[in-house]
Amino acid sequence: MTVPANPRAKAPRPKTRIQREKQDVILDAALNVFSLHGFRGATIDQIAEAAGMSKPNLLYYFGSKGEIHRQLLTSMLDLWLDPLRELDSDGDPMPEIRSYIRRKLEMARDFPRESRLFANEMLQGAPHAIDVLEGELKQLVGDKAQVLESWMQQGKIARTDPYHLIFSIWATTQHYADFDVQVRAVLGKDRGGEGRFEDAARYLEHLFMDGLLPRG
Amino acid sequence: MTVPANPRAKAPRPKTRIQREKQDVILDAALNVFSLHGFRGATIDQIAEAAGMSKPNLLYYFGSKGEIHRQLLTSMLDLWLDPLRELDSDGDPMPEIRSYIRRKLEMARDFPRESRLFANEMLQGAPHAIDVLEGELKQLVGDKAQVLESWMQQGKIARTDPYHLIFSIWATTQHYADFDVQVRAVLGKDRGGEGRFEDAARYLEHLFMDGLLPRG
DNA sequence: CAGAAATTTGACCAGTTGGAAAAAATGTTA
DNA sequence: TAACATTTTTTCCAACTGGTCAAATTTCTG
Repeated sequence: MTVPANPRAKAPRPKTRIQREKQDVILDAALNVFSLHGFRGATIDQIAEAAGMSKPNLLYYFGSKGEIHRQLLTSMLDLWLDPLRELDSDGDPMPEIRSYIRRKLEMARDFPRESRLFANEMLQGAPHAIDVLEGELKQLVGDKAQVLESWMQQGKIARTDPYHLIFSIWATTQHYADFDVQVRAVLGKDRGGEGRFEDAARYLEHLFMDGLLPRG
Repeated sequence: MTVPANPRAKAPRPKTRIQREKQDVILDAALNVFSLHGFRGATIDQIAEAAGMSKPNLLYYFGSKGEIHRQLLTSMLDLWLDPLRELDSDGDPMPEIRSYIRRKLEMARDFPRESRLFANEMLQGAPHAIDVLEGELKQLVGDKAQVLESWMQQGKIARTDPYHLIFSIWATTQHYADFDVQVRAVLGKDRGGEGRFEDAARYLEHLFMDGLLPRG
């Protein structure tokens, strides 16, 4: 019984150059399609065409549509949580929060497709990511909420709900990726250009910082 | 040549009782399915089953899948803009903004499916709603942004970017509908119950009001 | 370069999809 | 209740879907 040619078979034969290259191309193409149409709305043919190859050829590298989606989703979830992980309990509270917001907004600017992939998954009830949400994510947010709370107790930031604070940072920053069409349409030609992210950064800093300055 | 039975045919024969009832049932079922799977991900069979009828029977009331979606989207867009329309330039600035936020949050709570339908449309680049975005919506937001700006000039609210202020209200409130799974997962059993909307209301009021109090 | 391994292609398949057509059943009204 | 209009069901179809398979081609390695 010879080892099957399919690179995803058991015996983990080292990947060839072509395998690495093509898999990257496929994942990139799939990210385009999935982020735009969601899992069910995306077709293998679409992804294959975007990747510049035939459908059977694509399926030579990834055994199924679900497999591509899974890989995309897990690597994205990891990337997505990085900014929050970096929130440092030993740092200065206000600058820490400020740069968390900045990092999240940069993610929305630099990885809009990943943001939309995530949003699609959420809209569908997170069928593939619910375990991560209830496990890793819940844990991480719980930890950081405690950090925020300790800052509040020390009077370093205003007293507020740490969970909803995190939600509102997520919501406001990801909005610029997920609802990009709307943002552009409303701002129009004049203000909808690349400068919109800097405007958003300025605005959000103002919004959160003034709301969080310790009072009294 | 007799008038065709199909209720969508030209000669606008008055709708029967059954037509009104069934169309409502279909639209409700379609809202469930479209909001969960997006346009491409939804199937007529799914909608028909959710509506408790056969596919050809459903197609007797709506000529095509796209027709249902169009109708759903237009009536939703109208509902969706209502709260902003009500923002009254003659009212007291702070209470006006406060109740705008409250109304938007109530919409997220009471019409989560509509919110998700809208979000799906945005994620896909608004293929069916782009005209509304660039027309009615842009106009409306432009008007209200001017109202906000006049309030700023009168020193009634803090100086900030009125467009991004509106965006951030949209983002934070709709988040509780669109990312509901995530919100629940993170808050857990104890805090993820029905009370989460009141918590959110309190938090958002705090966030925006303190950020908007006139300084000086 | 020869042979082996890896890659690509074309033909194919069974299940699903949106939708059409006509017959059958049901409802409405004179 | 008979005639008519409306509604529902049954049957069907062509296009599309995710995926398989063997053959042909290309790339790698000794």
